[in-house]
Amino acid sequence: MPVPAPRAPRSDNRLPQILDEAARLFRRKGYDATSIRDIVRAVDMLPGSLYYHFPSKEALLVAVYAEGVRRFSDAVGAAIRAKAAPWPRLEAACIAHLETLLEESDFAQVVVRVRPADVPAVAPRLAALRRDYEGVFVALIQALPLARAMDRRSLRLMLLGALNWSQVWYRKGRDNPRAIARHFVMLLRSQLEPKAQA
Amino acid sequence: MPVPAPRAPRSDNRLPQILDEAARLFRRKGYDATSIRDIVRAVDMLPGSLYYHFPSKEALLVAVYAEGVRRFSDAVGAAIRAKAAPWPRLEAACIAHLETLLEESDFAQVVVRVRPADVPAVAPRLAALRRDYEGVFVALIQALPLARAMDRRSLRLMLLGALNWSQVWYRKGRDNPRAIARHFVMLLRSQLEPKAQA
DNA sequence: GTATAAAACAAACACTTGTTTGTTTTGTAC
DNA sequence: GTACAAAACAAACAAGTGTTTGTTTTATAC
Repeated sequence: MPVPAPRAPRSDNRLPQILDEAARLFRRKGYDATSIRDIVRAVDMLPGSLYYHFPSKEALLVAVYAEGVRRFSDAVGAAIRAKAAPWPRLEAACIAHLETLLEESDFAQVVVRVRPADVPAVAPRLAALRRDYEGVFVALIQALPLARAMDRRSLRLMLLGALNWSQVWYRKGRDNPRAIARHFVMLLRSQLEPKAQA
Repeated sequence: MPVPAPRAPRSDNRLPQILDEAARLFRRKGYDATSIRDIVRAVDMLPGSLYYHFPSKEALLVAVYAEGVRRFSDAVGAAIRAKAAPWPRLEAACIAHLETLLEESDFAQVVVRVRPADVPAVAPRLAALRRDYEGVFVALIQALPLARAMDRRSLRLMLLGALNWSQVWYRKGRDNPRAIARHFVMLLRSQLEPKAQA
C-alpha cells in the first residue's frame, strides 16, 4: 500500500490572510478579546474552516507571534550589519526595533503586547521566542565598552522597557520612532561612555 | 410623604472583599480573561449579588483602577513630601512608584496592566485617572534644573516607561524595586545635571 | 420585638465562546 | 476528464459570558 505523495498547497489558499487578520486583531483588541469568529469574518470564512489551518486558537497565536519575532530579527539584523562600532550598532538596533514595532508590523506589536503568561497553554513557547530575539540585545550591550562597573542587565532592561512601553503612548504623526530611539540611546550613551564627550 | 433616611452600610458588607479579589484577578489574568464568576467564587457569593454593589463589570474595573491610582498617589505624595531638592524628589517618587507597583498593591498593578482602550465603555475615565496621577511626574520633571535644552516629555516617557515595563520581567526575591528605581534615575541624572558630578 | 433597608440568593435570560463532525466544493496533476 | 487531496462549508456541541428578575435572608435602629 503505497503512501500517496503530498501535494503543493493551492494557490488560492487563504492562510496568509488569516495570519494577517489575526495579527491585526490581536494587536488592536488583545488575544482574549479577539474571537475566532472576529478573525474569520474579516477573511469571509466560517469558524470551523480555520481549524484546517490551525489546531487551536493558541496555535494561531504562536504562528503570529513567531512571525512577529521574525520581523523584529530581520529588521534589527539588517540594521546592525551596516554598522561596526558598538554604540552605533546598538543605536541602529533600537531604531530598527522601534520602527518595526510602531510603524511596520502588527505582528511585531503582538509580540510586545501579548504576555506569554496570559496564554498558559503556549506560554513557554512564546517566552522562548521572545528570549531568543532579545539575545541580540544582550550581545550588543555586552560589546559596549563601559566606563563603570555597570550592570549590563539593568541597562538592557531600562532601554528595552522604555522602547517597548512607547507602544502605550505612541501616536502616529505626532511621534517619530527613529527620533525616540535615538533620544533614548543618547541619554544612556553619553552617561556611560568611558572617556568624556559630555 | 417623607423620604426615608438612608442607613449606614452593614458591617458584614463584603464589598471590600469583592474589590480585593477583583484586583487580584485583574492583575493576574487581565480584565477580559477574568469573569464575574471567577471573582464572586473567591468571595463565596453568587454572580448576581455582585450587581448590588456595581452596575456592571466595567464599573467594577473603574473602582479597582481608581483605588490603584489612589495608592500610587498616596505613596508618591508621602515620599516626595520628605525631600526638598528636585532630583531627590524625583528619585523618591520613582522608588515609591515602583515599590507600590511591584510589592504593595494588586490595585496598582491593574493601573499599569489594563489599557484603557481595551475597555471602550470606560476608556476615557481610566485614561483620565492615569493622566491625573502622571501629572505628579510632569511637575517633578518640570522642576529639574536641566543642562541642555532637554525635551522633558521624552525624559518622563523614558523613565516611566522603563519603570512600568519592569512589571513584565520583575521577579520577587531576585529583583529589588528600590534598587531598580535608584539605578534608572541615576542613569539619567548624572547625564543631565547642569554642572558636573560625573 | 418589630419595621426596614441592606445585601444576598436562586434561577434564569440571551448570547458568545472555542471546537468538532461529517460533508461538499474546488484547484491541480496526470 | 478523471482522480485526489486541499480547503472550505454547514451545523451543531457543551461550556461560559455579562446581566436581570423576583424573592428571601439578616443586621440594625427604634
